[in-house]
Formats: sequence, structure tokens, C-alpha cells
Amino acid sequence: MINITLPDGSVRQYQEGVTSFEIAQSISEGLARNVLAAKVNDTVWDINRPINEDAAVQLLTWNDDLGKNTFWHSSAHLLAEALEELYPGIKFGIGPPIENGFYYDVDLGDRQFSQDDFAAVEKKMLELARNKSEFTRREVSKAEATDFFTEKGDEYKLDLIKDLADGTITFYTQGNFVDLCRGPHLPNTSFIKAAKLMNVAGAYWRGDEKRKQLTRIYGITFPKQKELTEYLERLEEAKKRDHRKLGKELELFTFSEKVGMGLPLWLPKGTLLRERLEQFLRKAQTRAGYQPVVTPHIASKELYVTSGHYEKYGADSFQPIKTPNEGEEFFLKPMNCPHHCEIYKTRPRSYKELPVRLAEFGTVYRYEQSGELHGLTRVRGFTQDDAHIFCRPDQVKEEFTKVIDLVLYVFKALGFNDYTAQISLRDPENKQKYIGADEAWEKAEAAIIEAAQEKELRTVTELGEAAFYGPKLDFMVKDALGRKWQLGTIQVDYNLPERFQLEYIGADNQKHRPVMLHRAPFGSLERFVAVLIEHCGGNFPIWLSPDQFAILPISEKYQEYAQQVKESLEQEDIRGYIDSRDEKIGRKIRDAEVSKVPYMLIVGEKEQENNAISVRKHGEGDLGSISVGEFIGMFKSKIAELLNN
RNA sequence: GCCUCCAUAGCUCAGCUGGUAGAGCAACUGACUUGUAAUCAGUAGGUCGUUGGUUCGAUUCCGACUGGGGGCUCCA
Repeated sequence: MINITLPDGSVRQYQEGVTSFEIAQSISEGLARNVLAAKVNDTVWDINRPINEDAAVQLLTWNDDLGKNTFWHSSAHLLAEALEELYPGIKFGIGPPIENGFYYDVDLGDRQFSQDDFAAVEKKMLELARNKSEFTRREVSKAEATDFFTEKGDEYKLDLIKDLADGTITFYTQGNFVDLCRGPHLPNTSFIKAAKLMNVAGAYWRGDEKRKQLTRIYGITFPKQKELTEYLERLEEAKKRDHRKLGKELELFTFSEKVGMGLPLWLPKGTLLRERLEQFLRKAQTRAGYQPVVTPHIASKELYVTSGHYEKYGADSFQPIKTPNEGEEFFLKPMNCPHHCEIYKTRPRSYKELPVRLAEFGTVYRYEQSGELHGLTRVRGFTQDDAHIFCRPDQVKEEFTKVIDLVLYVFKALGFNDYTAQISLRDPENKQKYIGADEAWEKAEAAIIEAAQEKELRTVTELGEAAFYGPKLDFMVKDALGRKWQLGTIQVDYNLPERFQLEYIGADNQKHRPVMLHRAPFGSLERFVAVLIEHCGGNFPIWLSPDQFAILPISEKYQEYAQQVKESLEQEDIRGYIDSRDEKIGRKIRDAEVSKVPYMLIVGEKEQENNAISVRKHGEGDLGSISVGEFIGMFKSKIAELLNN
């Protein structure tokens, strides 16, 4: 008998060689029907694999990420089997599960594969799934594995096998399809009841652009048809929130072929939104002791030679601007920090005045690869809500904590509740890759971790993800389509103070080198606005909404009264417009609803007589008639509620 | 930058296998003077992204370019 420890801590005894499936059966029929894989100690296993010694076992179902992984991994094999049947002789790369589904990289030879072929493949997958083919695991020797794929002529699998150690290689077979695979897999294919191919794209073999490009086929599968339907509905919903679509509909921003790709043009409404965000952060930064500065859009090449960016990025940047004078070269500013270093250096600094916090909404230009551009989230010209904090080494932790506070304040005011903080530390194996003293790094890394803990952030720690000049903490959020974006960032920098020879005079009357922190709560205004649009589906918090009200006169007889109302509101800094078109009220309401104006103020005979307005809230409907003064009071207290948290 | 798909009126889209384009909305004009999600009628608007080629003839077929979508690579 062996002891099996379950996740609730209970221990059960089973015969040696018991499978996870049998364990599930012994617990409940329902569980046995739903179990997809099992975590045995720390490895995920097939549920029909015998367990021969004491172990901790966690049964995994569709509700576990690891269960889903197994489901989708097996689905990738099913996709491969279907493709092989339909297109004999094709070769296979890798086919892993991903966050939403799975993909398989295949070499289709000269064959074309497009969306038109999806239906046939989906049909074949479901047909094969119904065969209830078992996934059988088999350990093979390296020689056998090599022989198998040599005969099959699949150089990609051979390339993979080359890097595997003999004795650790396993094959999985379902139906007629044999694949090199570590597993685990579902017991059989019949669990897969719904399948949909999502996308085809090119992907280099092993992510190396010098190697052959394979066809990557993305798909997703579910244990129930209904779940697929729901998933597709969610995707439709997400598409409606796409910031590129809403940005156009709400007239926030646009792009012009003539201006150039990746260079957004902010329309009046988008500009209002942006300026309100800036004002909001400016205020918060003033409270937090930042000093605004302004620096030009171009700078002499020498600045970037000093900062080291020229050497590292010069060739991949927008190329220099030349003047009529021989040898003079200027670069479009790709970042604000070198300028801020020069501001710091403008006079000697005492330890007493540190930290110095210099803030700038600085517009920068970076030559991003054309294929990487995407709406407002990835552009070639953007404005960072940048600031650089120059402080003493002993102030790093406190400053870090203060920045986290600021970022959390911003997130909270804007309703971002779903974010994670990624802490990027250096690779402990490769310390020589990084600039700065070992001791300083250790201190800074500890400071970041402690600060994050104290603020109770949900964090993931990535070793080796630090920049060469210092560790960092990034706030990540997801957009409507589930893509992750980095918003706020806080980075420690040991490099620039060194390169710019920054100094302060310490209490000991000696020169010391300050530590520099880069930080940007929004990251860039462009990206932040994009994520915000998707986050709220275009229904901005009222303090940010470009038009905060729309006055809708019943007929043109009330135009004059509408104008009076508008002026009263504008005096209180509430912004909006009068819809004075010659249209029926129903039409005006509809158009205002579609354009997502938070408040519609209807004025007609009754309102004019009573010196009132009828308030209709976007998405909610008629709130009844109140005086303009009452409306102003309500409006202002709503904003205060959102901002003073 | 690479692979792949796409490009028709301001917007959303139709246009079968090649014979120089159509709808709805928006715009403009007129009528209606309106009470909580689209009043009616009329007018105007396109060298079918650009550019080569095939053809008697190209929005339609082929190539290149530009821009966009999806992905790969990269990201101070």
C-alpha cells in the first residue's frame, strides 16, 4: 500500500500502481468523469499512469489552469493528426497549449493554408475526436526516436530530439499520429467536443528569424459546445471594446498615411481626455514633491553618446537631423532621462536637498519595427509621464514606496483593479552582465521586494529580466483582447548617474553618486489611453469624459434657455455641448447615447418654466427633473468621490 | 524587418466566373417645431489605396509599392 496525500491534507491508502483516475473514482463518480490530468508531487501526469510510491496528488479538471493546459495540449495533437490526414507528408514543429487554446507550427511544404481551410480541419478534428482514440505514452530510446523521425523525414522533431537526453524521451500516440512529447495528455480524444481554428500566422522555427518560417495554426477547443459559443461571444464583445474601433467612433484619435505610420493624431475630444489625465497626474505629483521641467524634442548626438544610448540604439533609431554646419547632428529625443541628468547637474547638490524629483510629460520618438505598430499601444511617437528621482542610496526604498503609492492612486482613481506587478531582478548566474556594484544591487532588489510586499501587491518575480542598469517593477494590465500591456514602471538606474558623473555632497563633505529612479505611472499617455478605452468600453469616468453633458432642447424655442444652462455649467468647469439640430428629442437622445456622453440634459417648456433640467444618465435612463444648481452639486460630489480615495 | 490576409463614398459594407460601381448611415437643401434610443422628401459625393503588367477592355487576374489586420522577432 502507498499513501496518497490530497490537496486538503487528507491521506488515503491505495494499492501500489494505482492511477489518478482510480483515485478520482474512489472519491466520486463526477470527479472521475471530469478529471483531465493529475499533479503528482510537482509534475503533471496522465491520469492512467501508475503511481508506485507515496505521493501528493492533485486531481486536475477543466477548472484548473493545468487541467486546461493538458486539454489544449492534447488538442494540439488532435489538430496535428487532422492536418496529417488531410495533408499527408507535412512536417511538425512544436504544438504547445497557450493562454487561450493552443497552436501547432507546421511545415506545409508548398501548400497554401488559409482561413478557407479551417472548416475542413475542424470537421476532421471532431471526427477524429469521436473515435475516442487513446493517448498512449511510451518511453523510447534516443536512437529509436531518431530513427522514427528520420524515416518520417521530419527534421524539426530531429532537431528537438538532438537536445534531449537519452532515457527521458517519450512518444505519445493517438490514432495514427505519433508525436515526440513529454505529455501529459487526456486519456482519449473524446473529451474534446468543440473545436475552432482561430488564426494562421507565420512563426520562425525556434523563434529565429534566420531559420525557416513555419505556418502556425492557432485553435481552441472545449469539453462542451456551449463553452465554445460563449468564448466566441466574449471575443465579439472584446472586439467592440477595441480601442482602435472606439477611438474612431468617439473621435479621439486618428492616423494618417501622409503623416506616417505609428504617429497618432489626437482629435479635439481625445486631446481633452488626454489633458484631463495630465492635469490629474500633475496635481498628484505636485502633492508628492515633484518639480515639473520641460526639455526640447531634439538633442545633440553628444548627449546620447554620453548616455550610452547612441552606441546601443543609434543604428535602430530615427536617423540624425543634420544642420547646415559641418558635423552637427541632432537626434529626436528617444527618452527624457539624459536631459534630466543635465538639469540635475546644473548646480552642485547637497544631500539635504535629495531626493530631487524632476517630472516631465515628455514626447519621445522611437523607430519601432513596422510590424510591431498597433493602434495607440505601440507607436513611434508618444508622451511619457516621465520623472526621474535622484536620491541617496538609503532613500531608495522610501522613494520606491512613494512611487508605488502614486501608481496605486492613479489606478484606483481610474478603476484599474486587475493588474499584477512584475519585479524584474538580475540573473544570478550572470552577474557580470549588469552595471553597478554588487552590494548596491542586492540592496535595491531587496528594497523593491520589501516595498511591494508592504503594499501587498500581487507580484510575479522574473529573474534575469532586469535591465542591465538596474532592477525594476512594472505594472501589467490586460486589454480587452487579453493581451498584456505594461503600464506603470519604476526602474532603478545605476548607469546614468555614472555616465553623467552625477554627484551630491554628503554630510561628510565628500562627493557621492546619487541613485536614479525612472518612473512613469501611465507609462505613456498613448498606451494608457488605449488600455483605458478598452477597460471602460469608451464609458469614461465623468471627470475624464471629453463631453460631460449634452444639452438636448426639445425644439429650437428652447435654444436660448439651453445656452443659459450651458454657460452656468461652464462656469463650474463642466464641459459639454448643445445639440441644436432640427431633430426630434428621441433622435437627439439616441445620438447622445451612442456617443457615450455621461449626462443628457433635456430642456423644454417645463424645464424653462421651473428653471430646471431633466437629467438622463447614459445607459441608465431618465433620472427626473432637478435644478441646474442641484445638478452641479451632484456632478461635483461624484467627481470628488472618484478622486479623493 | 519577416510571413500571411486585407484595401470600393466621411463611416459600415454589397458588387457571381473581367465589359469603367451600388445600399444604409453621415453631409447638404427643404418641410415638420418636436418630451426620453433613428420624422419625411430631395441633392450631392467615388480616377474602386498607388503603380506597372496581362487583355480589345481591369474595381475584378498577376507583380511591386503604400497603409492596415493577425502573428514572429525586437522594445532605452
